[in-house]
Amino acid sequence: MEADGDDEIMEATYRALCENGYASLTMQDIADESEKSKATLHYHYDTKHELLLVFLDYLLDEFRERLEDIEEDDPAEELVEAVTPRSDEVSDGFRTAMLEMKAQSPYNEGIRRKLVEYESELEAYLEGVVERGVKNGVFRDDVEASRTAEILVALGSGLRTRSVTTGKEDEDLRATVETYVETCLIDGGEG
Amino acid sequence: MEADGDDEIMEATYRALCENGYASLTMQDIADESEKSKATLHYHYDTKHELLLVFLDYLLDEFRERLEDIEEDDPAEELVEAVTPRSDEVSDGFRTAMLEMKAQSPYNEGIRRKLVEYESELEAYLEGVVERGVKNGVFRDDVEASRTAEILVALGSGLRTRSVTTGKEDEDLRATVETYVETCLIDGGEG
DNA sequence: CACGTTTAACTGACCAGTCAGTTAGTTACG
DNA sequence: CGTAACTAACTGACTGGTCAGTTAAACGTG
Repeated sequence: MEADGDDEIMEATYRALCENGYASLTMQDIADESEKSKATLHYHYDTKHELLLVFLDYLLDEFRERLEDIEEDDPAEELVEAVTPRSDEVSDGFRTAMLEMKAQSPYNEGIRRKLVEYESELEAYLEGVVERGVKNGVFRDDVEASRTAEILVALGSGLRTRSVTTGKEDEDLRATVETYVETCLIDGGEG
Repeated sequence: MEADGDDEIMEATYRALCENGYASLTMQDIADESEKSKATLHYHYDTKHELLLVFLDYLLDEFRERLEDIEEDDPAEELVEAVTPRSDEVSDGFRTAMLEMKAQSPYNEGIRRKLVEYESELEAYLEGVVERGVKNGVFRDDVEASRTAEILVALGSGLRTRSVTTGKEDEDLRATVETYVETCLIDGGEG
């Protein structure tokens, strides 16, 4: 929200979330990761809740940048890339923390709104890629873009959730998404 | 585990989870939903953690019964039924609580194991149904059962997660799963 | 049957630890 | 000086777990 001074707190929050997860995240954890004391965090942000909302905005910005950085080349690859970010970009711990926040949505309207925003942007982006793929003739022309985007978002979310409990590798997730794209979207691609 | 006396605690735990969610679930919440005191809960179960593990076993049993009760008729319907339970069977609050527990898996080995058990049973069941569908000629014969089962589990999980944050209706979830089944699995079904 | 004895189930009161948030005061600096 | 940034120390609320003690039913025995 404000200048780069606060970025230090945001980055500390990120690290603390990766290490401790959301549920057991304390203001002290964040303070320990930063150069500031717990009281100072409260000086900048009235409540823990407020700090986390600002943090989510900070994330949303990074997320948008990531989407913009995906090169528009092969629509199929583009979908896979957007749906399953590589773990060298997003750590396992952070993925878990995001899942924890999703689970907290029903109890926390502020968090819920940010996450919905995040997902609908992703869905809109995917929908655009699918439409382009259909026009290009890469995808079948009976593929419905909006429904497909919805499936992809859900599939990605489900696979990531799954990897949290099962500890599956990134590559497995990608392979599954690729299977879906190849067998269900790509024109004449099922043998 | 034991006789019906303990079932009262299990049911109270279920209700408390529905109302409070997992993260903010206290022993007092469970006690309030039951006819017993907090101390009595500790009399029966040494720790909160132990109580919850027993509770997950109790759930796993119910889950198995639900799978067994699905009638073997149309494989397509069977898949949809298994992947997206109706909300008159499983409350929204409970769905949220389950998601919270999934998110806690990395911090809680006991919970993780039970949830993995749950998902692999579902996946095995779906794989069987898909195989049957392929044999019957209802599904395309190039459909790979294991990969498809994996996609269905992830899709279902992702959609349910999504419904937690977006508050989408059950029917929407089912419709999306149906779309997937019809356009990607059913023989000659994509127009 | 009447009686002590044992035991499972249960409870109110309490404790130790944790955590968000507050306060009163210090430091840096324009 | 005055203001912004910062902090150590503290507080109040809450929570998992403990414990001494109660209740009531079952049991043995003379």
